[in-house]
Amino acid sequence: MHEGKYALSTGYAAGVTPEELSEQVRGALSDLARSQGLTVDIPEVVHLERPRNRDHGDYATNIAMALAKSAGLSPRDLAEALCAVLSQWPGIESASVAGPGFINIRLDTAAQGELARTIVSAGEHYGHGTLLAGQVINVEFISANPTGPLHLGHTRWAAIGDAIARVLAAAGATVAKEFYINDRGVQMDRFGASVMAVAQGKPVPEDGYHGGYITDLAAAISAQHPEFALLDDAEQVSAYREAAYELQLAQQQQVLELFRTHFDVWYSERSLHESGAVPAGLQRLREQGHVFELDGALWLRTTDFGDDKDRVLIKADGEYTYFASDTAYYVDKRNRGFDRAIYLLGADHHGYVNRLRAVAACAGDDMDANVEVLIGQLVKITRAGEEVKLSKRAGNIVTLEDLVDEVGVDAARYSLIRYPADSPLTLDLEVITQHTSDNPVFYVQYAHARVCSVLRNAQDLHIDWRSADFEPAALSTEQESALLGALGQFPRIVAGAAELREPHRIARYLERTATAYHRFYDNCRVLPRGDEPVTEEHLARLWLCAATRQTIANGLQLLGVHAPERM
RNA sequence: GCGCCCGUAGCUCAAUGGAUAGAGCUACCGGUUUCUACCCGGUCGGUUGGGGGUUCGAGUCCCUCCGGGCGCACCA
Repeated sequence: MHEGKYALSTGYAAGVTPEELSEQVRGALSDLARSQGLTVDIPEVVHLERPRNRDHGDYATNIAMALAKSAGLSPRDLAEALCAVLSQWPGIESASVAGPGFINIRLDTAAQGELARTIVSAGEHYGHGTLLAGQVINVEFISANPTGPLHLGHTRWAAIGDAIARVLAAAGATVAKEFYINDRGVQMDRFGASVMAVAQGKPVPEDGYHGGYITDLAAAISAQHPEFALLDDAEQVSAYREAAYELQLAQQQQVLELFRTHFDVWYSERSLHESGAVPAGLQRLREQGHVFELDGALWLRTTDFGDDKDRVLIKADGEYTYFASDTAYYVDKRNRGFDRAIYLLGADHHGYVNRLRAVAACAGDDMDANVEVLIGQLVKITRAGEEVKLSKRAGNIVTLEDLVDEVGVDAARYSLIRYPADSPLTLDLEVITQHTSDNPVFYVQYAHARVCSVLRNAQDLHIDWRSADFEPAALSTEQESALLGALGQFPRIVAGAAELREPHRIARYLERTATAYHRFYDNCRVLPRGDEPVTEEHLARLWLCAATRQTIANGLQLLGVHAPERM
């Protein structure tokens, strides 16, 4: 770890990050086990938390209660023994037992302050880790039909999916973001027929697409391809369908880039069939022995692995089902080298979870390790309490573009990421366009801009804090300690968000950190006033500001939200 | 009928089995001759839908009931 290196090679005060502290508790446990002959299962990571009540110290752990039974000691006795060892460590001011066996740890000021230097030198890598190192993960999301604009549900996944991918990468995984283009089947034909009908001045078929964007597509295609009108009807449907497909897909791609959600792979369902991946996938399933024939159709026995019913791969009429594409697509992802395929689906597709897991198992994989399905609940938009349902472009849905037009990319992304995906969400447009503290995205961005302003002013005063001495013990106030504590949590938060696939934890963390900074700012003067000399306290606070700026910037980066230097 | 998700303050929502369940908004009270007041402090607000259980400890895990959303194709 960086801090350790500093402590040894430069003679700076030993720094204590939560990760180091966790290691120290582990070390104390094995010391105890050895010296007292205890048989305890020492966990790989000792859970440390920041107590809500600061009277309980800087950090607390419940490890003694968790291990007491296996150690054959009472929780308090085990805790006492651990505290005796921990109190000897450099950087720890005190360790004490509380309540049923909590261990409360207080760091000494200098050890805590070292963190500012650690963060500044880690720079944009601060918070990144190796929890998922070596894993190759495919994250598939949105995967809409190219038959219209992306709607609100897609938009939620665009924001969350992208953030999940960024967070997984920060935790050390190799990640590809993938969009599966549903460009095959009757929806495409209905789409083509709808555009053609409008181009010909006829009414859109009952089962067709009715949004205003169909009119725009028809007009664009008619202008570009006047020769389509000369084709016979069957050829014309196909010509309109293909031209509209191309335009609509391009529109989705452009809007997503604008939304800062970049896909590494756009995978066409058609290409799956054209490449022979479907029969290849089928072959794989046959080899595993879960394919059977019944009533003239070919089935996959997904009920072997927890699905409600078996699924048809090839219909009695000889056509592949959509499900056949799904299975082939899964096999193809694995063949492309992904250890894990993560699917992000809307709540209306939760019935697919068991099916997809069963597909993995039928292909001979581990359905717990190789496939993962996350379900996102629906989003509702209100304006002053009234639900908004109408889109400017698409009729009775709200599109990604509509939302971005209303609130901007930063507020849209942040507001969608801020809540866990599995809870239904209602966003009020009036709230997320306000530039006040009831709108957390601006609250966090403002904290960043505020830090930047202080650092700019320091530069104007020719205070070169970077090359001056840094005295970590000068960060001694309650607010400085609280801010350092918050900054130290960041790597943990990133790792947890990655492990749980919950980027909202990053957003919530940033809000807490912003609050800690604002409190610090209100109580601790950073820069010298007037003719005051520059003290080590000023310099230390500048280091703390720089560390705060870096942490907030790194966090916002994981959410795909800008960190403005001025507001 | 079967299955999945949800139910936490008036509203929108947090809380990885831990200590007194937290934020923001709303209402009210206060703070800046000083680095960005888009900020900070305070007051009011709860039987975590109900009832059982598991254990040192449950908003969190299990069972059950109530309420809401969604899904149960040889459609895509």
